Order: sequence, then C-alpha cells, then structure tokens
Amino acid sequence: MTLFEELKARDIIAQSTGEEEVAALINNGKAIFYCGFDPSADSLTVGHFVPLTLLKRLQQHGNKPIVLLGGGTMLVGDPSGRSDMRQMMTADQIQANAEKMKAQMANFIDFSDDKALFVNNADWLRSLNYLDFLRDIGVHFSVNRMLTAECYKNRMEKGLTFLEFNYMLMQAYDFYHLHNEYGCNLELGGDDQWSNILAGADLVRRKTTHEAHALTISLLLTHDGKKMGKTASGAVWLDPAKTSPYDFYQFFRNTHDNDVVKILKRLTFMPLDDIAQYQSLSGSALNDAKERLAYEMTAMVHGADEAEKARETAKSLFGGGADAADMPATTVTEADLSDGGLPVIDALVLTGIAKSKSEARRLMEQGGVEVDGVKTTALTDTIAGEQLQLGVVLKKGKKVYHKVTLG
RNA sequence: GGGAGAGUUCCCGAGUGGCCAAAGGGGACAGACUGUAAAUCUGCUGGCAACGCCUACGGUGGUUCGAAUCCACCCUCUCCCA
Repeated sequence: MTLFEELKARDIIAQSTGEEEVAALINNGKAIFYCGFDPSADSLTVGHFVPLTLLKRLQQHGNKPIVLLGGGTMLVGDPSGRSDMRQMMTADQIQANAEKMKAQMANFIDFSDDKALFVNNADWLRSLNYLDFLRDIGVHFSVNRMLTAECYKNRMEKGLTFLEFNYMLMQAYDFYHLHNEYGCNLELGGDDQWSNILAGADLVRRKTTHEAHALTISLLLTHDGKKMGKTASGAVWLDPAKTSPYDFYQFFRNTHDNDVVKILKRLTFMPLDDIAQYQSLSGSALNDAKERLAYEMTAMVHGADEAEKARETAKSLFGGGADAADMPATTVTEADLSDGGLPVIDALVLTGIAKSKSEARRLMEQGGVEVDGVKTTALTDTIAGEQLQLGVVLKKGKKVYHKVTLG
C-alpha cells in the first residue's frame, strides 16, 4: 500500500489539486511541504494533532515538512470558520506562544539534520512594502473570485473588514515565499483552508510556472458534528501542565462509540490491519478499543511511562480501588483547618473540584461527593486532621478524583 | 455624513418601573439507568458569615421610595440612504 493509499484508507484526505500528482510527490519522498499553525495559545491542542500526525506520516516517507508558525498572519486573523472577528493579540504574546508551540512540536517531528524546518511568517510579512505587495501579488487576485470563496461568503452577512479580507493574500504569499526559499511544492491544511491554500498554489504557478500542489485534511468531527479536541471546559492541551496525562488519557477513554475506530485510524499510527479487529465490534466490547486508543494517544504525547501510569490509575479508580498515585493532588496546611478538621465544603473548593462554596454545597446535596469512598451529604461534615495526614480521596461524580493531603 | 434598530446571566433568547438573581431553550454539572459510551428521566446552574445581604441586564451619570425597564451622554454592532 502506498502512502497516499494509506492516507485515503485512514480517511485523512479531503481534497487535493490532483491525486496523481500529489501521490507521485509524497509516495516518493519528493514533497517539500508546509503547514501553517496559528500561535493563538501557549500550547498545542488535540485539534492540532490532526495535521501534526499527517506531517509525521509524510516525514516518515522521506518528505520534508516546513512548519510555519503564523506569527504574521496572526496579526490579521483568519476569517475562515468563524463569524466574529478574531481577537487581536499583541506581537509579544504571539511570539511567546510561537516559542512554546515550537518546543512541543520538536518532540514529535524530527527537526534534526535539516529534516524539517521551522519558520515564522512574521519574518517576511512584517517587512513587506505595501505598494510592492499590491503590484507583485495583488494583481493576481480577483476580488470577484475571492468573494465566491466559502470562507468569505459567511462573512458577507456579518461584515468583513478589509484587514481580514487580506488573509488569503498573505497565506498565498507564504506559499510563494517558501517556494522561492526552500522549493516548497505542497501546502497542507484543514479543509476549511481549501480556498486559501488553493490561492497559494495558484499564485506560485502563475509567478513561477512551477508545480505547486494543495492537499487538505478532512476535518475530524465527532459523532455530533463538533470539532475534535474541544470540550465544554476548553481545549484538550498537549502541555501536561494544562491537561494532565491522566485527563488526556481520560479524554480519549471516553470517546463516543461511533468515533473510536475513526479516531484510531486518523490519529494513531497503529497499522490498519490492527485497527480492523475493532471495526466490527459494538457495545461494551468497544471498551477495549477505547482503552487502546487512550493508551496510544497518551504514549505519543506524553511517553509510554505516563501512558502506563494513566492506564493503571484509571483501572484502579474505576475498578473500585481508590488509591492510585497518579491522580490530581492538593496539599493543604494547618492553616486551612478549623478545629483540627477540614470541612468537606472547603476541601472541595481548595482542590478546585468546586468553583465556589455554593457549588460545593449543591454537589453534596445532590449526592455527588464521596470522601474516601463514603458518600457525604451532610453539609457540616469535616475531614479529621489525622485522616488528612494519610491522604484522603475526594470524588466528584463518577469520574473526578482528587487526593488531599495535609502537609 | 443622514436615518432606523440592537447590546440581558456560559450561549441563544424573553422581559419595557416594584411580584426579577431575571421565562423558555441549549450547554455544563450532579442523581437514576449503564459499559468510564449514547439515549432517556430527575435535579441543578451568580456569590456570601444564607428565611438575610452583596454583585449582575454595553459604559457613565440622572429621574424615582424603587430601574434590566424611563432620561442624557458615550461605546460597540447591524441595517437603509449617501
């Protein structure tokens, strides 16, 4: 099976400028391709993981990735897929974010020996001269055509600033620039980027008559049509300080039945033959697949040790035991105690399980709180100091565990 | 530049002087059920020293015993005309 065929089998590819041409490039390790990432936060998320795995797959076949951090375009804001104007960020913020994302990617993509490149488009976009840009690049764009692009259509109703309207030109210019500098011949991106990417490939062809191709990744949507990697409480981060390996593991462990196989194919490097065994499963049998998925993902991001720990913790917690080392923990001090004990309500707030005392009360009243496995509904209950010294496990609902120790 | 509207809690959206911490829906959270899934049903959804108090209906000031609601100015957005 060729690389291109495998990508198709994994349902990764959405559109391309031509299957044969693109296949010829990537199957033979001839692609020098770029993919842009917006440094809009100080950590990558599971959402970024989708293109990132594709980068790695291509790199494994000898193709050369250019990771482009959109430090320059970030100053403008991509109108694709959003109805409101993107929050503007300061140049400093963007720079700091870019640095962190860069470090995270380096764990995943091999940047040694020039096998991959890191660039920041601020480096060339910032110094652009407006008049020159209009004359060299602007002439190649038809406003009529741009307006028919899907990403601008939606915005026509809500209003689109000239600033955002220029995003397409800048992204296209990136491709052109990378082509000239590094011989970049393929751009990768989410399917929502199709029009922008195509604009870039077009620009390169027109200005150089060289080949330039586009390949988009089908959006990874969950069964209910939402973008993968977003939870109500925010994104799932790759930074262990923002999303612990355990939570990361749990996120995938709780994947919807209908999504498991899809995600295994898309995000893991498990051989397709291996995944096939789960294809026909349904019902509770899928739990094996979910465990596997969670383990694979955690191992990729946080390493096998962490993945193992997360798995063991999950098993012991959900298997009835409740004393696992790898669970979120908080240490309280004597000062937090009153009369030698810690009111359960305070403990819930101190650990961050509840945002306020009101919320803590509500939880207790509804029977959602357990202290060392004992359901606690009396609002006045306290945890004794001696007990705390040994460590007490608070449990909220069925899945949230937190250890409290007096230190 | 002229004219017409809009801004409400996590989101959508009712509310046009006291009965408003604000209908309804969504989401989130908890309970039952279950497979750490989904669906369903129930509860719950500003804070606190809690039958009370404080903070909240774009911002600032005002009218009033009393304002999300009325007035003035300002900010932001949408629409129509130029």
